[in-house]
Amino acid sequence: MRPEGRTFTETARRAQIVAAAVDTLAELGYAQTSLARIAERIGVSKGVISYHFASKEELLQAVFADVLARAGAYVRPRVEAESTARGMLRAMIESNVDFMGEYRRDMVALFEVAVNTRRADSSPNPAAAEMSRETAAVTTRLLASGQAKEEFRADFDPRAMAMAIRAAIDAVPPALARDPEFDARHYARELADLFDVATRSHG
Amino acid sequence: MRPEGRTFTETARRAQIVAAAVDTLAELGYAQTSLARIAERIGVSKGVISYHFASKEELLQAVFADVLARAGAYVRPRVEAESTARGMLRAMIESNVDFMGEYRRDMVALFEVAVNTRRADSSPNPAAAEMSRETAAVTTRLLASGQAKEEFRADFDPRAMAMAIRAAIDAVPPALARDPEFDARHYARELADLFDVATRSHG
Amino acid sequence: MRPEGRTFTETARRAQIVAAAVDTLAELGYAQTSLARIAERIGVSKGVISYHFASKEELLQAVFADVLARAGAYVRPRVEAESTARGMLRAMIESNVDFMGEYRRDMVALFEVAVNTRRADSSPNPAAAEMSRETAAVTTRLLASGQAKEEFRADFDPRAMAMAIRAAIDAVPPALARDPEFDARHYARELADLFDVATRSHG
Amino acid sequence: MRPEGRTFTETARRAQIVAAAVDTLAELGYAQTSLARIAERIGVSKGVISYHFASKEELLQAVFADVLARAGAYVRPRVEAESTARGMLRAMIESNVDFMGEYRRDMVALFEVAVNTRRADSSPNPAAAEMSRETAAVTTRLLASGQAKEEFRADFDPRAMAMAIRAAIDAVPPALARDPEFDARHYARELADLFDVATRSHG
DNA sequence: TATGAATGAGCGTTCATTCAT
DNA sequence: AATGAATGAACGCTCATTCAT
Repeated sequence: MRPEGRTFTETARRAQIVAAAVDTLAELGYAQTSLARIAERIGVSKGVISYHFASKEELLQAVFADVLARAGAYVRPRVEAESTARGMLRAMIESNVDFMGEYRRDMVALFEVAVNTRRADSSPNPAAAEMSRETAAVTTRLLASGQAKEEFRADFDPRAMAMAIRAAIDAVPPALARDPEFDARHYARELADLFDVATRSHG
Repeated sequence: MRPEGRTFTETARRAQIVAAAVDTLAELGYAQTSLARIAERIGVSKGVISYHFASKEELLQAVFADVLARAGAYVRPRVEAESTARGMLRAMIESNVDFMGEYRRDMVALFEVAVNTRRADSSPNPAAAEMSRETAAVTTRLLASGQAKEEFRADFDPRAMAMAIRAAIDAVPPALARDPEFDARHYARELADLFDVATRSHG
Repeated sequence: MRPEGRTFTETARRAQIVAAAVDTLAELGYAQTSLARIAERIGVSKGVISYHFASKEELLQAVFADVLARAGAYVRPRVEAESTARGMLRAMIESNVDFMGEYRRDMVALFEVAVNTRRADSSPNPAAAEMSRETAAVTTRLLASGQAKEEFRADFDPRAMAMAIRAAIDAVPPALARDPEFDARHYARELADLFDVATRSHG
Repeated sequence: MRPEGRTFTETARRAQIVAAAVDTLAELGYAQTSLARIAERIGVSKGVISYHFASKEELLQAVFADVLARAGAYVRPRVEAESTARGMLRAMIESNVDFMGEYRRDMVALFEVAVNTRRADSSPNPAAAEMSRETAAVTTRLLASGQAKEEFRADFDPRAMAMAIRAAIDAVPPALARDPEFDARHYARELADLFDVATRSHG
């Protein structure tokens, strides 16, 4: 489980630093998240972070990958338990939103990193773009296969539909940030219904 | 047209600075957008910006307000030209996305400001939250009135539907940032169809 | 009365600027006194000050000279009305402190300028040093003449005594700044008594 | 000796920075004393100062406290060695002025800080006001106790007398700044005599 | 006379990073 | 494996001064 070449202590420290970074990003936002602030939260010196991560960017990529992995671990089995495209679509929407409702700060942190990190040449963060592309592709494939099986109506563009679905899901972290009372479960059900109506075959 | 108490030169400079800020935000992102970088783009000293704007925050709010006003001026007449709720919903979706397609960098800049500016206490930017709330409220009202007129089916929550619609629209700026080839007009039509199917009365 | 080569308007403007500088120095202290702040108080642009005073330093010297001149005009006739050295010493002490009590903000401003302005080479402000030397010299002469006339005891150093007297007087502005309730008149009488006892001939 | 939680290096660096700040204040005055100038004197980057002191204000307070502590350590034992009020008054005056003569630049620096630092609301520096109040109170008590013991004449106000004494002492740093030849020891003796005459019982 | 506009230097502060110990 | 110390660049901002109008 533990990456090759890393001692147990090292792995634990990295995880602790990533967790502190997540908390800091969620609470203060990207612009206020400095290595000093993260180190302070753990109670160690800044040097510790530099020791375990070659750069701030590497740490933020680790945050990104960590949250993403946990989201995937939550969502994937729930989707794979379904047999129909319709069921899978519903499971994907609901489990995604449910994860966001449960791991709110992780999602806010993911969002901050995704939006703000750029490459040296200022082009958008490739990891974030890659994630967007990847999740869009998975959703697009699911929709296209549902069309092929005639579970879904044929007259929508699966890529546009996938993008709308992802967007509706990704609206949850900012909604939670804005309104702590936001009812993620209710929104999850409504969204699943909405896209069920929007995609299913006529008749 | 020009705000009272401002000279012609001042108005022009402010507009030039706001435009340069928009370009910088769109190209480099919020975190890399400094007064020095904006001034450099115009070819003036950074003191000029401080002379015209009391603080960086004031400039960013001006960027925000400026883009928002232009978006509203684009969208509003197109929505008001429609007589049915169904037509208005389609007009709102299409004109929003069309504006984003045409004024891509402005939207990217708006997005950067909205996501990144916080109050001193790190709570989210009130202007951005206010804008979200406002646009959500307008859309919710449109949907509810369509339900009342039985143009739309009664069994969806207008607030959740409104949030999904806004999210699908707001996904355009990052999509444009990610992929310069993104076809906004096509997406606009698909989105209008999608939510038409998702909202209209049965039968 | 009006300096040669200056129009009436010019003289009035200069006086107005000096007065605003005095107020600003008294209220905010030297470090917070900028040309912008002074101009704002009058309701004119900064340029006006630059137009009437070649530099900030020139303005501050004008403040210095202005307050000094008024203090002299207050003190001198009161001292000259006395015929004995003892009476003159008492009159000098009392009238100085009384002036400070009455024109409190002017004295605070004078003090701020005296302490803070330096020449380009960072040596102390020559005008302030000159004023110190001048007032010390006047007081020293008064004491020495009193000793010559045997009104005062012979066994004190008139220069040290003069310095102590000036210091006790100059302590009033900061006392007023510190404690608005400070009773300058009472202090004036006590001081006059004190130095009367300290200087007068035995027997 | 060294404050808990501070390494040897840290303590040494802080002391070095405080010393450099004292020198800069003494030579250039408050307004020209910047962190850059202080750092330059030591030959380090200004980041070093920020590393050891959270703010410029904290550094100036440290300067203030440091000089004050040394002055107290010099004066206190000399006063406490005396048994009569008259002896204590003389010891207080002489030891204060002697300290100032010996640690001239420290006193000038103390003076610059005391006069110039203000709170955010522009009200006078509380530490300096507190020091003034404290030293005035100590002197007032000494005078009152001398009156009670009938060593001193009863017909002067101890608070006014204390203020005059403090003022005569505090005139030394500017006198030294103005005139490097100023003979502090001579002034100390004269001052002690002066106030001995001014305070002692008749007959 | 006065203004609005701009400059350029300097300020205190924050930060990611480096490195000897 | 971690720390304390330091660097140097960048930041937003303030300021005295200059100057065309």
